[in-house]
Amino acid sequence: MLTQLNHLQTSNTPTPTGPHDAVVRSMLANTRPCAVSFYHPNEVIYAQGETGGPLYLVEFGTVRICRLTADGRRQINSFHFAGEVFGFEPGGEHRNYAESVDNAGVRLLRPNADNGLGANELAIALRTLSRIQDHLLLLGRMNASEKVAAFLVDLLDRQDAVRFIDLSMQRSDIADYLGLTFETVSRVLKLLKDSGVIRLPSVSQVEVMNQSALVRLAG
Amino acid sequence: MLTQLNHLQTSNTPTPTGPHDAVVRSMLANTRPCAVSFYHPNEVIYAQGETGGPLYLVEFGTVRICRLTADGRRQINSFHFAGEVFGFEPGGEHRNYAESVDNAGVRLLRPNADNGLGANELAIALRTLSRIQDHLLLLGRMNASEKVAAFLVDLLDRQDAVRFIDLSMQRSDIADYLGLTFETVSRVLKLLKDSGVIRLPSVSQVEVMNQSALVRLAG
DNA sequence: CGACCAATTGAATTGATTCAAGGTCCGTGG
DNA sequence: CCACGGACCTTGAATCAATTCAATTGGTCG
Repeated sequence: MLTQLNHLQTSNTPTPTGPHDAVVRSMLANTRPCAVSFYHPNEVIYAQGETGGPLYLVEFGTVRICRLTADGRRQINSFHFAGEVFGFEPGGEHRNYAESVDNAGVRLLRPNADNGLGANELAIALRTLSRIQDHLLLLGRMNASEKVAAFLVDLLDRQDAVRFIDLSMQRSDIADYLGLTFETVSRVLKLLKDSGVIRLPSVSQVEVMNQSALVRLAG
Repeated sequence: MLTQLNHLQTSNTPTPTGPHDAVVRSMLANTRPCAVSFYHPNEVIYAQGETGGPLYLVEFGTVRICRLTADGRRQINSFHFAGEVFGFEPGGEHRNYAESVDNAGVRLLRPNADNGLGANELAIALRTLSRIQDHLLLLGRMNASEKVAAFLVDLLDRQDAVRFIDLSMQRSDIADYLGLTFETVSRVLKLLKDSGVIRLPSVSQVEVMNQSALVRLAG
């Protein structure tokens, strides 16, 4: 485990354009300005068991939300990219833990004293819920090829891309997100490559050659 | 598909004792009284694609929340029993559909005009979220025996039982909830029976003979 | 009793995993 | 600049857990 060595920036200005998402923007209007924490890859943002509460906004980079079984198997519940909010935990205690995947910047969202985050919090919680319900279908009822295809399609959407996907996480992260082994993820990517659906210019970049085929595979 | 033939009861009195859960009780205080709808087994409560919005309270019986793949595979996201709230859907449209599992009574929760359901809605949404995140770990990282054991332990807790579990749903429902086939569910139950952890007095009743062993198996 | 649906059980198959061996990439230091 | 080390990724072969297909049993209701 790396030592946690975050530089705290005192700048409170939001990102130049701000998050693209209307609900997130509206939510930010109800927060007190807060500094951005910088994380190197694989640092803990909050731990399992910690008393939680606040929400976080990803400024840049990638964050993963994980849970462990007693014997150490890991399930990644979700990845979060720039402009996305994470940190929803019921009750006082974190049942998941959050880590940076790559170099990531995270802003704490402190509600205004007067009115809290209001209805926006519910809206974003429901969106998170819906996203996770999609993932139940994937984990419970899809085979390896469908899982990987669905993952790539999801990344295409969220990165506002049509052709190049940036894989900021490594194969074992993808595996733990999709309920597979990293070998299987690697094999399916090769399968997609060999069938001409994608190319792999580098280990962390996917070029989508046939988007409709990919979408079809994703179920 | 059965014809939908619900008797609408005009009684507005809450259940004799009311839900055990403090948050749910507090939420009910903010709702206008509403009738209870009765459903026979396997009736649709709301459909995929319907415009949604309201929340529902299970008065008695069991409700399942499902989602389908394009080619008809089904994933059951959750079961809901008496005293539990369901119906959380982001945006305007239901992405899941809800059905009665057995004879079930469901009360619509209409918020008061003045203040809505308030913070309770967020609290219950977060609880739903947490429950579903548990399920991600189960679907993604547990084997068949662990899944079934975890399912039984969950039912024990929720039915406030220590010994007898009532299986109101059939094997194929359990399978679609756990990401297995109904044959595998049946085989694991036999395994648990043969190893003395449970007994099966009838097809819809489980007697837990060794709770700690069951909990251990559940991971 | 007979029909029907659900559940059980068995046997064969298969998709994914496990175990093992190389290969690639990248940063560091000689 | 290139060699080395280590982390990650790929690929192959053997294994295994769960599924599929098939037959039978059990339970319920007219």
